[in-house]
Amino acid sequence: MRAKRILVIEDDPEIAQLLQLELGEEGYEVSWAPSGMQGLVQVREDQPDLVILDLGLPDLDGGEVVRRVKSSVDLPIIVLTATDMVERKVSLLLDGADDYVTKPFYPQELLARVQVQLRHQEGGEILTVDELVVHLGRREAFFKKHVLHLSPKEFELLTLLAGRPGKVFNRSEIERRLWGKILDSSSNVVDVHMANMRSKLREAGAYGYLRTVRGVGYALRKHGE
Amino acid sequence: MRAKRILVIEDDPEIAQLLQLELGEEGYEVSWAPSGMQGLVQVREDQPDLVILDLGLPDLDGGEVVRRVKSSVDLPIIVLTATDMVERKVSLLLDGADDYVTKPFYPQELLARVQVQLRHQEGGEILTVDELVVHLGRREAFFKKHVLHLSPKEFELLTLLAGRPGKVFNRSEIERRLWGKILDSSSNVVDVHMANMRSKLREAGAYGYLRTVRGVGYALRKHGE
DNA sequence: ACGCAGCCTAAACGCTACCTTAACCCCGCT
DNA sequence: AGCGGGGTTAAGGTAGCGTTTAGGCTGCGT
Repeated sequence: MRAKRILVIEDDPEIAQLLQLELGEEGYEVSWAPSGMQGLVQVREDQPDLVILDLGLPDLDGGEVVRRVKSSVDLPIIVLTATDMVERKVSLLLDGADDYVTKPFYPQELLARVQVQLRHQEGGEILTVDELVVHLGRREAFFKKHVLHLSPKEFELLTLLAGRPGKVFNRSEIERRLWGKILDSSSNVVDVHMANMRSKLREAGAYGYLRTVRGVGYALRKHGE
Repeated sequence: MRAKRILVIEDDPEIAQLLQLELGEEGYEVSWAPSGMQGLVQVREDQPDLVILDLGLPDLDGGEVVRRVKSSVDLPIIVLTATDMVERKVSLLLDGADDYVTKPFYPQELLARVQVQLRHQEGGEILTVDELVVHLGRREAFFKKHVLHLSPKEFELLTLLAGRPGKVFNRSEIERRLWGKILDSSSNVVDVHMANMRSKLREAGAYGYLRTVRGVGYALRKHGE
């Protein structure tokens, strides 16, 4: 999955840098705007997935920023506030902010809140192996924008393998996960589904993903390995 | 629109009553469960739109409740907590809680947070998927200026699917949302309503919107995907 | 109170996509 | 060459879904 982008609107460079570090370590792409006006511009340009907004900006009122962002794009906004005044918080939430954190805050807590907000808009887990994308919520798999029309069993199989790319699953493991029991050893169902899936991947232009490990089982190979 | 239902899981009758009053005045239907176990039962029975959960229940751990609710239904949960310990908060958010409020709290603040959470799942009065428009307020659906004369069940079905375009809903999920319980597995009501809705969509010229996923359920497909 | 219309549901039937089996092939190893 | 393990393919059976019909319920108007 693409890294989530976060825009930090914050006039204090020190806090901005702290956030950039903390969020960066969690794998987010962080951009920074030092003023409200600049923030509004970058909301359009950076196309972030979430905005962290500090109150007490020199140029614009916080509520103003929240309203103007929300009216143009539907983005989660987390507000950082020094004040502990309840009315302020309430009016911000009503303006459209999705959450707030009072300074001083523990980076841990902010991170958790960021995750909650992002979870909201995802609506389902996505597994990615190079150009191969498995969208669990939609029950659809893609290779470079091509939809793979997988059967249920094929989809489950791919989901299993894509959950741990590179790992070799032996037959028993696969059978337990897909059939809930270990099948008769004379059965070659797994092989057949593999073969069918391979041909569908081939049609979409995806080669060499399904690796067979002789005498053991199968794995999903990341390319370039 | 139907009044939103809120389930309060809280062992202190005084606080429960306070919440019932405050929330009731804002037009919410409030139900109350005095223990964790009771709460889990009522989540199924009352079909609330949101849960307010107090920590420190006599029977179950808060995180336990959060996890068990979230694993069965996708509901916003706001946690009331007396502790000010950060780790506790963080772990709750990770368990799946959507927000928390520390006691003592201002009813005003809680109300604002309730509204924020409910706003999330409503997504507005109008749902749109390509040329398909679902007008919740009017209880009418349109396709390119054609009115679709949907029956109540059909309308609810479409509303459910259109709320999360692309997501595949399994039968249990659909049945819980539309009938409040999981129907006998021999029943094919869902299928029938789907079929009827399909033919109405067809009459209006809308093809290929209702995707059926074998062995799983149904989804509303965005065109061009 | 009666009849009507719209809706929900159960049941029956048909159909298709999917799963599985089984036969045959290929390849590498001993 | 023989063998074991996997690949591929085609054919049959079947679970799961689509569709239709009919019966019963509810709410409405007369």
